[in-house]
Amino acid sequence: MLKHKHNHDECIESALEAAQKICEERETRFTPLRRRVLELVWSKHQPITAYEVLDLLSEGQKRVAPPTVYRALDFLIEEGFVHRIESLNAFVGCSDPAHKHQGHFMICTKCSNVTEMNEKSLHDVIKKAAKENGYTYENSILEIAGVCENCRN
Amino acid sequence: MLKHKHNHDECIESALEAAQKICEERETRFTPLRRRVLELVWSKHQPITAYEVLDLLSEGQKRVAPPTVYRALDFLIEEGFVHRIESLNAFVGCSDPAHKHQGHFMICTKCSNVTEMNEKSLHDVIKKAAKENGYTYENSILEIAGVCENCRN
DNA sequence: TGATGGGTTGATATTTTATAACAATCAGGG
DNA sequence: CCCTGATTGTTATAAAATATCAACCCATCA
Repeated sequence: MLKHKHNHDECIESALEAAQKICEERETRFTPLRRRVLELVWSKHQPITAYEVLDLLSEGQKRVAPPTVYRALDFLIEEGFVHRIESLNAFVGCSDPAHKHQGHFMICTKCSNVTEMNEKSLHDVIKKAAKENGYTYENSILEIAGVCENCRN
Repeated sequence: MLKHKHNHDECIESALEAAQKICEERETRFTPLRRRVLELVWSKHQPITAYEVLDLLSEGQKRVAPPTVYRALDFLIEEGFVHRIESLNAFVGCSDPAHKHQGHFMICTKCSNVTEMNEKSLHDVIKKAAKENGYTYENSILEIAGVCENCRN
């Protein structure tokens, strides 16, 4: 699940390429700004806040304003390239952008690393719970806090 | 699951009494302010924001400052009398304050009503998922958005 | 060609949500 | 009564997000 010491540049690059390709298919616009914001979100393997993205984006140029970042993030979330972690007010790159989905996450309370769980069984259980409570399912957020394998050792 | 047209005053009253009793047992201080804030949280069956509580609390007296409300809410959450809904930045009274637990919620996207799910099976599945991903479980938030039975009709 | 219109980005201001820091007050034990 | 720690009051500020309108880009089409 965790890939240690992977080549992170490669990992970013492939996320950007995937996004590019998906946007071409969907005929949505993967503009330079949106591309850059996605790159910055991926620049950490931890969740990143909108204002951290803003600071990075502003380096070496006139400071950009919050809406610039939020609008780009909205687009990326809409397309499913980025997930928002509600409990942290922060954002992470999606590990499986090809299939639009709600993210379910494990968050390490020591190192802040996030693991996205794309497990159908979990998703099914949640949908079932909704149904049993009389609700028509729309979407869900699941954020589990705990200590990851790495940090326990 | 939904109780329509229940006597809401009664419902508030019993929440307050339960809290009172639990605080006595735990020897924590259920002060007038904390009691009043809990009462206000329960005054809606929908999630209420901190600043809505603040406004209600300020009625007919000198306006209170945000920390007053946030501190009271922190206490109530700590004691398990109130849950925070992350996806709404809002708060709801806990339906089962006797047992400290993490809240799992259904949120109606039409009427904003919230249903707390205290289902052990769901909780177990979530814990299991954490374990399978190599995490030591600490706590979790689950917030399912959908349309409730009432609003579908 | 250049007018038009939708989508995107820029810019300014403001709102909403939450916390830091320190002073005043209160409640209970010695 | 005085001390101590917890609680509440007060002022200021930080952090997160959005509203609004102007400028720009660019594809289309009259």
